[in-house]
Amino acid sequence: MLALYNTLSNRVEPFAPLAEGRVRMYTCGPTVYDYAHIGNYRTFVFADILRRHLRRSGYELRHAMNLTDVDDKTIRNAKAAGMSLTDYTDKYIAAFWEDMLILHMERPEIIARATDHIPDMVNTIQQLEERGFTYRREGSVYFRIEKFPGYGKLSKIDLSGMRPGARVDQDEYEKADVRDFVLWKAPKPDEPYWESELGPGRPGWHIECSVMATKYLGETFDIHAGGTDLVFPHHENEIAQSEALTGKPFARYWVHCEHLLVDGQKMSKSLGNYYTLRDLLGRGYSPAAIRYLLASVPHGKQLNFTLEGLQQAANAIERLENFRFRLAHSSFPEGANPEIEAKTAAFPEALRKALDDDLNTAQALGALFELVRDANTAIDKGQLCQGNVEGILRCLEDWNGIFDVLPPAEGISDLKLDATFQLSAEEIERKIQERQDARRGRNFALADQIRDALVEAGVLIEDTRDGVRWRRK
RNA sequence: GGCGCGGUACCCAAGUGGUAAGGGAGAGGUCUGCAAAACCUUUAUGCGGCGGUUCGAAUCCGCCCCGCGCCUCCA
Repeated sequence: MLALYNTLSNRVEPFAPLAEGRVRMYTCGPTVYDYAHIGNYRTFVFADILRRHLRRSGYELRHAMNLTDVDDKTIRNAKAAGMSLTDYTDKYIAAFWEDMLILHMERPEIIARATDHIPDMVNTIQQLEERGFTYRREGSVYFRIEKFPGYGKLSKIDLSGMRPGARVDQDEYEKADVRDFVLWKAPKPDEPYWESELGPGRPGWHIECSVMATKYLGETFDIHAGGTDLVFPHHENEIAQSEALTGKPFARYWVHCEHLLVDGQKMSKSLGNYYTLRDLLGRGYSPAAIRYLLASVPHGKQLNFTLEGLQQAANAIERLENFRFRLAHSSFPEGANPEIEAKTAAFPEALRKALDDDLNTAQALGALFELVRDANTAIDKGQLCQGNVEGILRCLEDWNGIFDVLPPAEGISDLKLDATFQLSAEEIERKIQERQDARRGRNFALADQIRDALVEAGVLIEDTRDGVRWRRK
């Protein structure tokens, strides 16, 4: 049974959805003011693995994710770029989905764009007003924290020391109490705004998640996920708004992903340790290696991102690819090795157990590599049989259904190549045959020359006991 | 200061009372005309430090040291 660390209780709890067999999950998506960075993608990979594991466990999943396309930064950057807010955010939404595709992220069932839900938000704010949870100042509407007794239950933060009236945010200095937060922001000159029953303005950040989560998932839903920095104030405020209105628990399990650090420090542009996905691809690292590294450290622990770690991830994937290649392209004796059969049969359970334990991806990796080593050892001893191959391949696919870092089993190598340099499989086979003839004639100079030429063309030659095999690098 | 995460080999990392998974790197080996690749083996009497509990502790308790995050821009 799945167990998740719940920020509400600060404990690992057994997970059971509200409705049997169905999970409703909300994750905080990006604010589309720029390209997302790899820290963002760590959190999204975590959510992706969670959703895959839920589905693999047999749950029917309804997963909603928001796109924040109106806030101070999107407005500021759009203005600086001389674009309309919509054109500007469209651009970064498109970039976001490109990145998500590159990183093999599954698309949530529901994508909710904030600016498509303005009337819903206005409506919710009006209801909060009617029930006395808000007040107005200078055209803005604020949520009054002291009206919600449960405030702080998620972050366990004690705000009693904060003084009412302190100036905190230039935009919000009219608040009655610094702990209050804005629901509806009055427009400043040159800012986009919406006409509404609340007057002209735009929504605050927190209200969008409350409104869209409730709209698509119900007043109470199962899982709310996001980065650890959102615990306070974002998620705390979501709870306040939502539960003030409904009187019911908002999300039942709050799961948060710890931050990614770069070289032991928080990423920042001024430190020069700030990476987008594009930066890393530009340096020649593969999307699979990036996804593997982001997935390999369990989400409860900070991940120290280094380029060395990325290289280690790439090497680990290569080991798996080699293993699969070896299975697919060697010949084995008939029959089946019962020991390997037993290990193969036990694997899905080992994988499930690791992931059930608060998504322990490191353990899931360990389980796979143990199987790989056992199988390789059996192959070396000539003890792995044809009857074992399919089962092992199925384990790899099973594992890859979560991690998704291995290319499709066949025909992939053709995809990762520059068409201009690409030799066809037939040409390669012919060259290899020429080299084999040369070797048989002990003309090693010619054989090596052919081999070097192939390497130059990105084709790797391996002389094995079972003959020559090749693959593209 | 409050809340939270963590300190396990050269690097990453699992392990919540029974004698240290796994990956990367290094070293040795198998194979080979030579390479390369691949594969195998190997690498922590030790788990930040000091005490304590226990037959037994990386795991439990106490004290201490160190790193990081959040505390109203933040994944």
